[in-house]
Amino acid sequence: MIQYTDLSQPIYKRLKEMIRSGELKQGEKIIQEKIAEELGVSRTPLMKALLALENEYLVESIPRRGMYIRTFDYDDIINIYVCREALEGMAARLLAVKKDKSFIKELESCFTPFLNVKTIDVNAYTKADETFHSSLIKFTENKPLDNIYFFSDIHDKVVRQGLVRPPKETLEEHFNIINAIKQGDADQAENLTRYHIKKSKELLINQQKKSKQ
Amino acid sequence: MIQYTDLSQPIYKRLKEMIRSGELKQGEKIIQEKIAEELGVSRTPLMKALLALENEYLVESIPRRGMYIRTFDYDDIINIYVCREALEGMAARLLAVKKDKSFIKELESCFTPFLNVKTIDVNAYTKADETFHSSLIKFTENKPLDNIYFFSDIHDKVVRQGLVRPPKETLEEHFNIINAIKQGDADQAENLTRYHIKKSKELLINQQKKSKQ
DNA sequence: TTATTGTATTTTGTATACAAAATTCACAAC
DNA sequence: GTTGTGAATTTTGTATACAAAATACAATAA
Repeated sequence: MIQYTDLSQPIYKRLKEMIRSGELKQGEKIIQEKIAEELGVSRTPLMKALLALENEYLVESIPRRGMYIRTFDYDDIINIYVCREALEGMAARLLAVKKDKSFIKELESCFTPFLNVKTIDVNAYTKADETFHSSLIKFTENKPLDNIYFFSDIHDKVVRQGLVRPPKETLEEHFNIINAIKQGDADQAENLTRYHIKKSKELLINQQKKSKQ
Repeated sequence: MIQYTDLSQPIYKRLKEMIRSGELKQGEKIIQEKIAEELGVSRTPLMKALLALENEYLVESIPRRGMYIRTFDYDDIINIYVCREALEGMAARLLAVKKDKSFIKELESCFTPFLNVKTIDVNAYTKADETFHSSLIKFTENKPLDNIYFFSDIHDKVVRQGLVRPPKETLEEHFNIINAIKQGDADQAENLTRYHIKKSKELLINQQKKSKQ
């Protein structure tokens, strides 16, 4: 019984989830036969999925030695955030200069549910935040940008494991970005977005310092 | 006789060269068995190489239908340049704030051979230009940045096919960028780099317009 | 002619077999 | 105790076989 036209796709998704959740630990060696058996598939489609993950920088392959879940260290976190800063900043700029601003409604709708609310549900807010940032990229309609952003995005998720700055702090920042885009102020949109991401980067850096002590 | 520990690597390089040179045409369907036979390998390592190319956005895979060499249209060119603008701009900024500026010599050495020369060899200059831009990224020592830049870089090469702005115009721009980095002026370094790429983008846009007429 | 259906061929996706390399581990030499 | 050697085992990389899907094409009906 055939369920999928391409098995490697669900395998890819499953593995990614396993990496993101920590079910597959950073640095862990992937023994193909073992994982293949666990997932009930052969090594061929598994290899396809692993290749995709390797190209996303989530898996490291050493020829003739094996494939390993990548480990992200302190520098990697900073480096990834620098990329996000450049890419999201550019995305905000592109949206600011767009004539058709119909996407604004959708951006705003991410955060309007949290306005005038006494205690914000952090889980829901985290989700909204993810949606907002990926929408920012999506609405540029720049395929290559979407592609390479996505690339840094998953790394962030692996490292961050849900860690976010307090909504109290970021809610206003988000609306400031949206407003700059709405008003067509490209420089302001880019700068605010960069600042926003820089702040998140700093949170991670501080967190890292704490855990090292 | 085993020559490589991983056949897919030379296959990958060969295919990439074939795409860059136009030996494999844009939009062309890749019949795995045929290419595998041509290269004297089986479909397994070929598939690995194709997967890598797919993840680099050079090959498009439609499940159960086949893999095709991607076509890049007018919008793609612009979009790719927008990404380069963001990434290289950020790279220049990072280099400007670096304490250790020992890399400057290497950046300068790309273009010093063309100073005070009557007629510049365009081929040599194109090579120097490629070296300069990839060095800019390399010296940031930001692995993820390197990775995603590389991603846009190959697309550029496929589309551009060696087309460059006249050295007369860009030589000075290059040195201006280097000087801004040397002086530690991050904003200036980023802005000049962005301007430089924006100009190259415009050349491609104009070229495209001409060829459409 | 143009559609349409059924069949043959091609091509993809997956599993599996097998050789070569890497790893493990026991045991000897120092 | 450490180091080195060499089988036994594991694991990877490649080729290949085969089923399922897609495609091409011929034969038939309208």
